[in-house]
Amino acid sequence: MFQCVFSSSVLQPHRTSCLFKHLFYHSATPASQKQPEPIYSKKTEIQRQTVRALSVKLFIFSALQVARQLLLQQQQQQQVSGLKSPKRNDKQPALQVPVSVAMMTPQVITPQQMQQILQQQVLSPQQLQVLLQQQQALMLQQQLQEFYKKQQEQLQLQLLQQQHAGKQPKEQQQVATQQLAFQQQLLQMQQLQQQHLLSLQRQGLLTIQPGQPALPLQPLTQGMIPAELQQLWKEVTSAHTPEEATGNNHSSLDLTTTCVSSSAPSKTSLIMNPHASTNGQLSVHTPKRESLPHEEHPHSHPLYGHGVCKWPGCEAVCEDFQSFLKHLNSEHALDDRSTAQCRVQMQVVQQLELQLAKDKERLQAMMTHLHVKSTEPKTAPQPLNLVSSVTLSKSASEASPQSLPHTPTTPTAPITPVTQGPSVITTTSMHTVGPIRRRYSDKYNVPISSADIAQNQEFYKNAEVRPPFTYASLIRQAILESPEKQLTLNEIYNWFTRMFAYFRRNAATWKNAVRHNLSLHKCFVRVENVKGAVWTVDEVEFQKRRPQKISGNPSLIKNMQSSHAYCTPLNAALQASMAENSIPLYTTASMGNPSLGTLASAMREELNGAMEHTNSNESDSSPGRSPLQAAHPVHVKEEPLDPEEAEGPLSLVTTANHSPDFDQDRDYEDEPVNEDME
DNA sequence: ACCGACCTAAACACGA
DNA sequence: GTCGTGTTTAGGTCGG
Repeated sequence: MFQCVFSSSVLQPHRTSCLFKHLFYHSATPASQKQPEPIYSKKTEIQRQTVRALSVKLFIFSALQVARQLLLQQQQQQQVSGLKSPKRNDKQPALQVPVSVAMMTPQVITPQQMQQILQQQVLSPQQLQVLLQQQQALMLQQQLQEFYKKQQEQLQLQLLQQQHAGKQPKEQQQVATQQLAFQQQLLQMQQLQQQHLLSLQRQGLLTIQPGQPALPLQPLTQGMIPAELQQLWKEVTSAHTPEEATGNNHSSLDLTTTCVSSSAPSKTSLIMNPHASTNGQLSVHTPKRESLPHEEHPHSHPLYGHGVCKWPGCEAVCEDFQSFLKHLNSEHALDDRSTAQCRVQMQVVQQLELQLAKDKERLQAMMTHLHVKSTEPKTAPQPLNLVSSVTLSKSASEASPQSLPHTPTTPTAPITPVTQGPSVITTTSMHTVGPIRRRYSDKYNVPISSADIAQNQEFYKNAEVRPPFTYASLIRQAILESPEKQLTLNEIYNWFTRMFAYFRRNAATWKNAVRHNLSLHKCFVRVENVKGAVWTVDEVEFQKRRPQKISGNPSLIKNMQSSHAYCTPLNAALQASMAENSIPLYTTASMGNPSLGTLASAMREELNGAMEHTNSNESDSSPGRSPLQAAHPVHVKEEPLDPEEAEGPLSLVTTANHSPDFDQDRDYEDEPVNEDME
C-alpha cells in the first residue's frame, strides 16, 4: 500500500490509472464505513445530500474568495496610496495568470466556474475534497482576519480620538501593545500552521525534489497580501528593531522557538507601519520568517540557493545574494503574477498540511489496528518503515504540487497537477463540442487516494469529472452489474449517464466511443435476444487483454502480489489495511452500494487478472482469483442468455439494487443525454 | 523508433 | 429520410 502510494508519486499520468485501480482495490473501506446504512433505497437521499453539501461548499468557497478578494483590494489600495514600491502593472500580470487556474485567481471564482472546474476535471475528487477542506480552514482564518481587522479599526479609532484629545504617546503605546496582542493571537495561528510546515520540511517532504524549483518554505498565509509581503520584506531587510519583549509573552504556544523569535520583530514593524497595521492581515508577520534567516545568514534565503532564485518557476541565476535580492525585488515584485504564485504556494502548503493530517490519521489508525500503542503518533517518532511510509505517501500527494511551481509563461493548473491544465479547461466545459484529446489523458492523470473511493462514487455521479476508467472497463462493469450480465446498447448508455455525470454530456462522442469499443473488443459479445441484441462480456477475453495495462508497472504488481499472497512481518500493516479495506468492501457491496462494490470488485478482478497473467498464463482457470471473481460467470460467450448463470454475491447485489437506482436516476439520465446528443 | 492500449472522429451499412 | 445500431478506418496521445 505504501509502496503503491509511493508509486503514484513517481507514476506518470498514464500509470496512475493502474495505480488507481490498485488503490481502488483496497480502499473502499473508509468510505464505505462512512455509509453505515448503505441501504440502497436511501441512495437517493444520500445523493441529494451530497449534492446539497457540495453546493453549499461551493457557495462557501466562492464567498470566501470574494471576501478574500475584497481584502486584497483593500490592501492593494492602501499599498498604492501609501507605499513607495508598489508598481502595479495591471497589464502585465493578467496574461500570466490563466483564468482557468482557479486557485491562483480565487477572486474570480464563482460557483459556476467551480462547476466548470469540476467538469473540466481540473481537480480530482480527492483534490476537490482537499480544496473544500482548505476552504473551510480558510474560512476560519478569514473569520480571524475579520476579527483582527475589526480590532485594528477599533484601535485606530481609539488612536485617532486620543490624538485628537491630545493624549500622550504613552497611550498610543498602550494601544500599540494591544495591537501587538492581537497580532500575537493571529501569529499563534500562523505559527501553528507554520509548525506543520516545518514538520513537513523536517521530514524532507518539502525538499524532496532537489532538481525542481521545488517548494521553498514559504509563508502559508491565507490572507497574504503581496504588497505587504514586499513591504515587510523591505522593512525587515532594512531596519528591524528588536522589540520582542512585548511580543514574547505568549507562552501558551507550543511553537518552535524559531517561529516565535523570528516573528516577534515583525510585530514591531507592523505596528510601526500604519499601512500594515490598518490592514491587519495576519499574514503580515509571516514574511518575517523567511526574511529573518537571511538576516542571520545572509545567504540562506529560502528563495535563494545554489546561486539560483528558488522562486517557484523562476530559477534565475544570481551570482551573489545582493543580485538575488535585486532580482527578487524586480522580477518578483508585487504584481498579479507574484500574487498568484504566492497563492499557489499557499495552496501547496496547505494541501501538504492537509495531506499530512490525513496521513497522520491513517497512521494512527494503522497503529491502532496493529495494537501498536502509539502515545504520540503525531510527533512522528515512528519506526523506520513507518516513517518512510508516511514520507512516501506524503510524497505521493506532493507529486501533484510538484507541478505547481510553474513558470510564468506556462501556467498550469495549480494545486491540481491532475489535469493537464489549460487545454482541458477551455475546451471541455464551455463548448460541449469537442472534448480535446488531451482530456482523455487526464483520466489517467487523476490521482486517487485510497481514502475517497466511495466518495468518488458519489462524486462521479454528481460532478462532471471524467472517470479514470477505460471505456472497455466501464462497459464491462455496466454489463456485469446488470442482473443478467447482459445489456442492450441503450442500457449501457443509461448506465453511463446514471453512474457518471461526465457522461451526461457530449453524448454523441462517448456513445460513439462505447459503440466503437463494443465492436472493437473481442471481449464484448453481441447476442441476439428476444428483445433485440444484447451485449455480454467474455470474461476470458477481457482478462486476456488486461495484463498489458498493469504489467507495465512491475513494482505495482509486486505490491499487489505481496499484499495478496505474502505476509511478511513488515507487510503486516499493509495486510491489515488491505484486509480492512477489502472485507468491508464486500459487505458494502452486497449490502447497499452496488455500483461501488461491483466497480471495486471489477477493479479487483482486473488486478487479479493481471496478476494471474504475470504469475502464470493460464487465463481460463482461476486459481488465484478472488471469491468475487470466481463467482462471475466466466464463459458468458457460451451461454450468455442463461440467467441462471448469474449467481453469486455480485449478481445478487446488482439485482437487488439495480432497478431502484435506475428509476431514480432516470430523471437526469434521459434528458441530458438527449439534449446533448446531436 | 516501435508497439500496444486507448481515445476520438467519422464514414458507412443496415434495419426499423 | 431519419434514427439507432453496429462496423470499420484513420489519426492522435501516451507509456513501455
